[in-house]
Amino acid sequence: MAALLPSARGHAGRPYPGPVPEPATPPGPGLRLHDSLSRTTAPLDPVVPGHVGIYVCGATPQTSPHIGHLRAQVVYDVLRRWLLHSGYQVTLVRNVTDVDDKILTKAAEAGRPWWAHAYRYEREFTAAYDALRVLPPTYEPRATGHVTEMVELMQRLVDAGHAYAVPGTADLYFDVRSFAAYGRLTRQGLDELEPADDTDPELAGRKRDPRDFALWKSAKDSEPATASWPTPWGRGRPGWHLECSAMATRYLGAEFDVHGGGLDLRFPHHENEIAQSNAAGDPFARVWLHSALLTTAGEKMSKSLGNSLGVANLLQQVRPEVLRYYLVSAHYRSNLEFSDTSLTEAAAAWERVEGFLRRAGELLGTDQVGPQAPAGDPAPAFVAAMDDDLSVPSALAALHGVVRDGNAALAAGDRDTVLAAARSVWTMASVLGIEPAVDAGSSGSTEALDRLVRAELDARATARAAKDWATADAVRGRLVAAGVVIEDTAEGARWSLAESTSTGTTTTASQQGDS
RNA sequence: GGUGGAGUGGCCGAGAGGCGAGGCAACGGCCUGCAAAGCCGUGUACACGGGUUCGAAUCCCGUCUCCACCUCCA
Repeated sequence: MAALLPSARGHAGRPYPGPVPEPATPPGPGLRLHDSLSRTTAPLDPVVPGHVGIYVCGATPQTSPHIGHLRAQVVYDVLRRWLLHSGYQVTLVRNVTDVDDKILTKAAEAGRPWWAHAYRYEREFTAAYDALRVLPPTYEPRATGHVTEMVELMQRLVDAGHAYAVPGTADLYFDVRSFAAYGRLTRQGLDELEPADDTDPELAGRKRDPRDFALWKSAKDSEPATASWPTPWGRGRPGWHLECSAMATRYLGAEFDVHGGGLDLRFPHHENEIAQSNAAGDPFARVWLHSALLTTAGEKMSKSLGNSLGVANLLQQVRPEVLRYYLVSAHYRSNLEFSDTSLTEAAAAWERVEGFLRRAGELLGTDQVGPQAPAGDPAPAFVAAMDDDLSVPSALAALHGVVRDGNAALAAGDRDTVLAAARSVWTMASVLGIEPAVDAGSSGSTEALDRLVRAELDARATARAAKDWATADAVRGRLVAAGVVIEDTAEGARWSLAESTSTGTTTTASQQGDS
């Protein structure tokens, strides 16, 4: 493999920013990941023992995020959480491609500056990530802030004979014929590739080969002057692929552990990243991860579907934990087919977990079971599943097994078993990011609602004590009609608001009534 | 045309040569005044046709269908 690479030019890359602390407990050899490049599943072998550097391709903020975008980020978030749980330090870098053709076009259409357009949607992406509990990246570099690094990389490529400038312009292309390993990731022969769409007469003749891709694009008169930066070859703006190579090495070094992104980015984006970085002498990513796509009606989600599958819209229908449960419920390398039915089923499955945790918390106290409580040990099957290339579906099966045992213990009044099960479930759920949200605290309106419902429940309890079933059921009927779900427990009736999939009611207030 | 991937029970979705992941739904039972929740039980599914094997959903050959990428895309 090394023979395919041009000789290194002594570029040392950059060290990790800041000191790399010793891991508290040396992580075991556990995690095995499937590398898309070698097509093998192998134990993770970090450049810096105990520390994992991850680069994930982030958003190009042209439009609002849809769940497909979120799926990919949730996948890498689960990876990150599992690594953290396993005792690794993790540096996760996710870029924002804040200038590109479409951003310029759409901003012009919308009549606002391109950076305002990009930032507006960047904020939407951030909000969506936050809502889905995707942990903030360690660093979130924007392309426009890293032109210096890009120029450096281009210079190295030009010096090495792998890139050329078109005379009289600032157009810089990567010379694919100069890099023998081109196509290694997607196993495509250069000559088998569909001829690039080079019908643009302006481009004809400029490129040495139709497959040569742009590293840098000359500024055009039709584009805002603010969307160009100076380089030794003239003013212009970066090509998409160049940005990621430059930013990944800037923050993670010339060689780093994991590069992730959506399956649709394999070609040309990741292929080109590899070409640029390797040709420049950087070893680049050790492992390539590709998350499969979310589909609708059997087809890839596209922006033309409108925003019905926009994250903001979906969160009107279902709570974030449920959406995340759904996204995580299929293996990351499997396509996931979106439908309302699937979402409903995910809600039911998640509520099973949530229900157990809630009941356990009510029995033992939320200081014993909850975000502040000591962590439990994940089920061994859960650990094995996660270590096996993040087999979340199997891990969820293990989690549900503990939930079932916990529910049985709950019925049997076996507090020790309930405690152990609940803490284990909480820990496993946290790794997946689907643990129940902590109560946001009661607002005035929920307190008022609680008083009203309790009054009704008291009336029902009185009727039940008198075996006046008709009255008791009438009370319950009224509450149910109002969207209040009643559960009778040994300690009395408890109530919660029904999950709505149409009205946007996602309140989860639940209170123990007495009777 | 090239390169990958997929077709699993009513649904979602794992697995990957023998022992039926898990969830949802359904049915039966327990519990319960009833209901809800929970627990127990019930499923003989792996696109089709051949083949290998004591044994195949899992391996091989062929066929069909679908998807992704080769253009911006998580």
